[in-house]
Amino acid sequence: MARKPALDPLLLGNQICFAVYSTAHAFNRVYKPLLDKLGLTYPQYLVMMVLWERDGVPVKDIGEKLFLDSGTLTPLLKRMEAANLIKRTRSTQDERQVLIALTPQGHALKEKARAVPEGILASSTCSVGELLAMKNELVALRDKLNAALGE
Amino acid sequence: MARKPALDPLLLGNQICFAVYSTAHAFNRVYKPLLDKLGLTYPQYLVMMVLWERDGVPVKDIGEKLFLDSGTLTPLLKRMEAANLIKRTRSTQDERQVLIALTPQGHALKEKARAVPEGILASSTCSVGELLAMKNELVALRDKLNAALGE
DNA sequence: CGCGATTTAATTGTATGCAATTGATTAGGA
DNA sequence: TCCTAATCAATTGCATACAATTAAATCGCG
Repeated sequence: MARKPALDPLLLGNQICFAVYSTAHAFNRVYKPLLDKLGLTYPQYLVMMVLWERDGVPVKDIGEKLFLDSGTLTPLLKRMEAANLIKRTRSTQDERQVLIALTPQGHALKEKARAVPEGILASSTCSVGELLAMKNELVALRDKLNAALGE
Repeated sequence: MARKPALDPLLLGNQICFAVYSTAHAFNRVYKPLLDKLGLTYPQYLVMMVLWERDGVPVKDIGEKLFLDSGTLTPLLKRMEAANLIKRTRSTQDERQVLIALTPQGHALKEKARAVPEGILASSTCSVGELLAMKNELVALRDKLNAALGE
């Protein structure tokens, strides 16, 4: 007897990974008009959040927080430098490192960015509590997946 | 008095979108070694799942199921055709459409792919029930986000 | 029937992402 | 100290993604 179709693990609709993948894209589309007003892409917005929290950090630290490597970050940061949002300076303590610091414009952008999370919350039609619960579940799953990679 | 830091909506760790984004990347890394054995990338694997479920569909249908447009799909499908997994044929009924059909190799790949979901499940260290619950929550969120875009 | 609006893929340009390699710098052990 | 290993950013090559435009085909209204 055949497996129940609803449980077929090769059906698109049954895969959590596709649910995550397609939700990420949906978020991207919702963020787009909000971030366009700030002149940022979503990954650039992530970098700005790291820097608003702690300024003057090496590329590696940003990469660890965002799970991105230098192959992605180097060109992205160069574009942000060209947009006058950040400044890239090779560290004098350790010349292997490049430190990323906000410009005054980059720092000032935080005020305009405060409207972004509100817009996202409104589009989600969810309560803060629901979103927080899902966020915690996702982070737990992500950490388990990343742990499985290190074995 | 300042807002409690733990509730600051501009902190990376408080954002569900970053949780989704970073979980999607974690999934990608876990899928990579499994899909390498099949000679597929993750988006190509998604296309194969659509075709294993229903063969001979136009590009537009694939795009609607995967939330991808022709700008992404056209070159991706050309690479899959070059790899002898699919065949692209302009429809005789409606010459605007290009129909995507599996080759025998593409059809046969489904058997090798059955091992993939098991590997993912193992890496997640979660029960099927937990994953199913999260999947349903994510799909509901995704659909709400997409609905908000159409307004 | 005729013709403008719509639909469908393809194309162009920009921005991620990641694997693999490179080059410069620093760390650490014999 | 010297020399090898490790670290860090940059680079190269390939594969998504998406906005905007284009071109061909079809639809649908008058």
